[in-house]
Amino acid sequence: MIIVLNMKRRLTPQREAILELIGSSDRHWDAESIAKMLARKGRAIGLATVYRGLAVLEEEGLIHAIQLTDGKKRYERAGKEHHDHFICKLCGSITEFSHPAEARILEHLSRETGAVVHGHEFVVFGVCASCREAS
Amino acid sequence: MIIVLNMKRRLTPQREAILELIGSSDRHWDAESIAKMLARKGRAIGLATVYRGLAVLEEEGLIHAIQLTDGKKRYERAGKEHHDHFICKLCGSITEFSHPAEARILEHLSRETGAVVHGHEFVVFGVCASCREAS
DNA sequence: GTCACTGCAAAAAGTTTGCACCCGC
DNA sequence: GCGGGTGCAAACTTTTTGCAGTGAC
Repeated sequence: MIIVLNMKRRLTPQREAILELIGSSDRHWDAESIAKMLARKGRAIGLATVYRGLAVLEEEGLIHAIQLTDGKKRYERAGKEHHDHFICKLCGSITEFSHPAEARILEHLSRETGAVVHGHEFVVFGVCASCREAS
Repeated sequence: MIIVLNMKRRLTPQREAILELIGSSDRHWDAESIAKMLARKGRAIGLATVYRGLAVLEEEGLIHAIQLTDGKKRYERAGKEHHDHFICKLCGSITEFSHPAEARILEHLSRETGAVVHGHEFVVFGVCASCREAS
């Protein structure tokens, strides 16, 4: 069940379906997977609408975008505490992690350079434990 | 002047031109900028050849690829000590930085999860000092 | 009735691939 | 002369845009 207040833009049925999908899982969704999954659930939405919906939902802070090392943008539910991503090169799985030292790095950067930091993305790649065992 | 030994693939004049361009600057080049710059220098190379050349040079470890938050891949000269990137949202400038705590984060991740870390990318975005002053 | 939203199809932007030709070894 | 390299054009992938139609308020 989703309750959203104070949106500048409308929460249409399509956008609600997208939000529901992303918000109720811990997956990292790309636009096409969303369109396909909704279609499979009998709730097909035009791909362009998915892209536009994702942009709106992100603007509203209801979902969070990440850019991994492949071309495509992924979206995850907002409201998690900040975290980074580890991607397994073999199975493609995405694991989240975080470390307190990260905040200190950003503070240090800001203090040294005078820049204002708005956001960051820390993507680590390698081979996950289960793929390592399997090989 | 470039001296390269022990390449598995050939260092053709085209590849040498690309390597020379990237290797002699501290810029972060995308494929099209390379093609345009070489053309401007009277050394035009087909865009597909640039892409293929970049892939070969990266395989050989002669250049280093980074994926920022926009779609395109950038390349920088190899052999620098490891560093991360700060991108100014306003002027698009890319600044390099590094912090010793980063290594500790990766060690910690590896120890906790059992994953093998091959690489990582830490991209920070915000507004750089000079854009901040200018506005 | 207006204005935002949708869906389709077309266009962009970045990258890859197919193919004929060419060149170095 | 073989295998790798080049250049062009065509294909592909992800994302954006134009536009006519639709529906909410």
